[in-house]
Amino acid sequence: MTTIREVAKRAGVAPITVSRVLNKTGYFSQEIKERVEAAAAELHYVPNLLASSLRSNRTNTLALVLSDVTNPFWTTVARGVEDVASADGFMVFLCNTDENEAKQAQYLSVVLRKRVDGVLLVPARSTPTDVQMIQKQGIQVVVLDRTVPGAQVDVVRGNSIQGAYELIKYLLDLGHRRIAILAGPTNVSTARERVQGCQHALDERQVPSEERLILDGEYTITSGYSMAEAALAHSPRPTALFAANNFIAIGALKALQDNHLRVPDDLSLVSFDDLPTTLMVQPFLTVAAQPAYEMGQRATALLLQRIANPTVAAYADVVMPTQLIIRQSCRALG
Amino acid sequence: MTTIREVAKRAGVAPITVSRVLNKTGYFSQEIKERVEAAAAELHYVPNLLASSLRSNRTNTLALVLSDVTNPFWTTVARGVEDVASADGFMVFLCNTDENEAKQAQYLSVVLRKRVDGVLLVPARSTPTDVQMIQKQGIQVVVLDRTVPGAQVDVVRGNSIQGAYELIKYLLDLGHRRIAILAGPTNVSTARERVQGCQHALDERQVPSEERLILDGEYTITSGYSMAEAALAHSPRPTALFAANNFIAIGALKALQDNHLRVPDDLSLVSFDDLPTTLMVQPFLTVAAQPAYEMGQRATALLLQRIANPTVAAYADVVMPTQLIIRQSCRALG
DNA sequence: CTGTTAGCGCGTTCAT
DNA sequence: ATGAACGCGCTAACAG
Repeated sequence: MTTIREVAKRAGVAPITVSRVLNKTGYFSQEIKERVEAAAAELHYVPNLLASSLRSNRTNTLALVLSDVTNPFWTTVARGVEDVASADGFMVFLCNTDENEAKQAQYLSVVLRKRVDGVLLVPARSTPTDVQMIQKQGIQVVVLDRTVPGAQVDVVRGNSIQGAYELIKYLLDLGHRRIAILAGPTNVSTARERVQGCQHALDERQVPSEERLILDGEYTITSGYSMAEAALAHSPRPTALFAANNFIAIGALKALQDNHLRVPDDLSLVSFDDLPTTLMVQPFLTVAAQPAYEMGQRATALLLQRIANPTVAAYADVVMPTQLIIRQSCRALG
Repeated sequence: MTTIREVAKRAGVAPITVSRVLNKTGYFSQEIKERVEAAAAELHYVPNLLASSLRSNRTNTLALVLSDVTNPFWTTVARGVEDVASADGFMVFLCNTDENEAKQAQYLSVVLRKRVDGVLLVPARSTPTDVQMIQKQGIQVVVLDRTVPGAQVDVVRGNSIQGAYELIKYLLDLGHRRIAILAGPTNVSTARERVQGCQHALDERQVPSEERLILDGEYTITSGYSMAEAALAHSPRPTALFAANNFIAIGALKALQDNHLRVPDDLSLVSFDDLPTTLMVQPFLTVAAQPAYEMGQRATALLLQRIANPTVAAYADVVMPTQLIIRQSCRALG
């Protein structure tokens, strides 16, 4: 393992000069530049970024802490993050928490010890302590997807209220009134806001509260399945289902299938979050799609900006619009 | 930022003692342990792993270099990698190369400078130079998914020959003889081996060479689309298509749809690699599925083992079996 | 434009 | 069972 000193000796200069040439910092003459580069090449010099980071307090490293890359939404976000980061010379640690607070705490702890320059956090819980803990270490954070009440932090998220509102409005326009809302976990802000968006649309049309069917669950396939079953057991049966995310929609779809109900003939279905359309031959679900890739990009750009200039005053709350994509999973009533 | 020295001072011990207590290395009394832990907690001490790594030459960090996490196969592999790594206290850098040699070289360069302990590499090209370059730096490598002729290295991959053989044999058993093979890029070993597996099955049934239709392309949707179109233009038209990976299958499916041909009624289709069944309401493609998650796990376990014990002699070539999953995309002929 | 000095925060090595 | 000295490889700060 050759060091900067050996390169310096061979080039006949001081180590700091090698550093300046290879990092393109400060001044150096053309002649010295060539000598240093030649020496580095001859010795197959590979700079040790650990030493560099220890000295400079910059690691050029980010951590992406999310629930599960296996969810296509997060996969896409991760790609957006990685693309922007790598374009700026930053590497990304991937951390799957499975919405588990202990796992998240474990990852954050390691990541802080590794002195990453910034953290992209999809918080597993709504308390501000995790965010504050990171900030207390002087490390930048951007929260992704969810709000964290009480935290002073940049947030990049999709517009859950708008997306849900538009989906329900679309169903109402088709003549549906008995719409079952298969919601996510109430301790996650997106789940609360999606219900809120639904309620707003129902309020506008003055659908009475007693006709509204709201089921709380998880953002999972199994939960979607059981919420759908519960909705179907209800009398009178709903004519349409709203799934609060892609996994709930899939679970609901399976439940409907197992009950020999066809979409949209027997029941209409809409969902928040799209499924990866590239993998589908015929996407048919009507959805409110979030710009997952752009969210990853935007959050990372914001984080890199904070890292480059930590004295920026105001915190941003970037709310990105969802897109209503109408396909074939709903039919008009009456 | 409190340092080990400040903790030591507060606990009334030497820095090295703090190190020993917190890392559980060497001996220390119960009393000292308590004093150190109390001091560390009071000062909110966060050890600096950069300094630690610089001294110890261990970063507890891996790099996962693959083409694109957005491909569900790689997403699943990545999850397997991450799970095994994190269970052992290792963090993982995610690197998307898009099969681009320049991007790969760029990532490897950075990753070596960051002194990762090991690299999981899905090589963008079949030459051994990349692998050798990593090894020359004293860094462990495990190659994933593909063989690298000429390199002395551990490999974990799926059994392409077997999977392709079984799919073609299945088609032949259904009475198909004019089977178009939509292959991947010939510079990737899996693509070559999948063709080889096909040929083997065709040889067994003595299908004459002139009846065999083999098209070379990329592992992408667009390539799958155009290869399928080319196959359809062939006369006599094939009765079945073999797609060398999931993306080719999707492209082929779209081409068939655009040509108003139905699967399996008008044409049968089989594919290497499964699509994420959890996201599908009704998976219908007959496939040879690779154990993606297990491949990630296995490769990581192997890498961690090498890191723990670099003197292991023989290199492993772990070939994991594919699974033939028969669904509804093929029909019997005649 | 180039160099000297010093030290980032740890753990290895050796001593007791 | 504990500690002293030293240095891992690099760059910030200051000279000149």
